[in-house]
Amino acid sequence: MVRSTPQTHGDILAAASRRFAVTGYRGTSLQDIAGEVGCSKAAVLYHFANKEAILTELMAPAIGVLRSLDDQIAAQPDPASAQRVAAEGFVDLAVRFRSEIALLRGEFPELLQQPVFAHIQLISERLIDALAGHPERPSARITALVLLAGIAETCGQFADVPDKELGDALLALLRRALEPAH
Amino acid sequence: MVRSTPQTHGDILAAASRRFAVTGYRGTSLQDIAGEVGCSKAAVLYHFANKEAILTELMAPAIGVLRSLDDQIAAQPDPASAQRVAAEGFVDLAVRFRSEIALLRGEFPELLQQPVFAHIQLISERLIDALAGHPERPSARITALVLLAGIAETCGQFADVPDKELGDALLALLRRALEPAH
DNA sequence: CACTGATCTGACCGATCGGTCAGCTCTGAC
DNA sequence: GTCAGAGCTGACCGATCGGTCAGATCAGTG
Repeated sequence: MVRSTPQTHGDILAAASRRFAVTGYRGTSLQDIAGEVGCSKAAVLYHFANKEAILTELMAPAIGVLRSLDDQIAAQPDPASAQRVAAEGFVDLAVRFRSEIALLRGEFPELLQQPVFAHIQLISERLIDALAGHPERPSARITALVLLAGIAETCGQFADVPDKELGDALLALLRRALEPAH
Repeated sequence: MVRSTPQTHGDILAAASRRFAVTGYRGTSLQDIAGEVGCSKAAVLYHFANKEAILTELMAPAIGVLRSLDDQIAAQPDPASAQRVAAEGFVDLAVRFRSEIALLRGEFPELLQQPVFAHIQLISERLIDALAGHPERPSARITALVLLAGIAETCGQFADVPDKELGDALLALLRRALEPAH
């Protein structure tokens, strides 16, 4: 997949990341990216098969960590520890990859339907169940979904807040807001 | 502004509302709307000056209520009552207009830059301050922003939950999660 | 009847999109 | 010196977008 042209390839990724963060994925054209890199649009498509491939490569690390968090949650023996692992793992994910998450800038619904994010919907449903603690209780599911969406939607805006401070604030919020599982 | 052609005018609004809810504002073309109404694209543009005018008319009631909530918050004598009014008012707004809010489907960032929503950014900043209780405390602002964005982003997904049940769940969440102002 | 104005249509416009393609340039191996 | 291939370009493609426009239709009015 990844061609070995380190310089330009990386430049394109960096430029795309910057542009996506400002104007979103759909709002950024290949011409925009090419302009920021200082090459032609055709050069961008020489290094990447298509526009989606750029997004795929940018999001790959975050998706990998999300997958392993999903496995980790599934391995927990009881709902209470699953809830704790889900909360801590999700906050850690959101803080570490907040710039990558910010790229999606409110385009989750459409982007989730793209092949790259095929399994993400299932994973996030399991994540909500784990966070809710009582998946059968509507208010618990509402709480979990609001917190999950809220963190995903906003974490990218706290680029200037140190990792630890942001993580502590989010974890404290989850501990206060979630209904404890038993 | 509003031409007096009740039938088609209303049909277009209803069709646009349905399509926006499924494919978002940017993801819905004038041709899509015309197709759903059963008229030509030119007919749509006969009843509305442009695409944005359709969105404007759909969102007008919700924006009006948001404006009056802003005034109401500003009139409170102390931070504690401002926080209470903000929480109750915002939950009420989100529940009542959840289908309208759902139309924006994660397009807040782009749409907020359109003239229709010119003042919304200022209003939402004041709303966050009021909800935070301690606007100078970073963790309080993070909490308020996560909750505000989370509710706005998700309330449209609870179309099948009764108003009262959804409102109670959201208000209980806010009471648990927000740091009390003094 | 003639005329008017509201309603609506099909054809069209310029702009922009993601993507393709033939061919240019340069470097390194033989 | 020559050849191959990586890297890149400009021109181009078909599709789609929001929006315009001249004109057809038709109901109401005098």
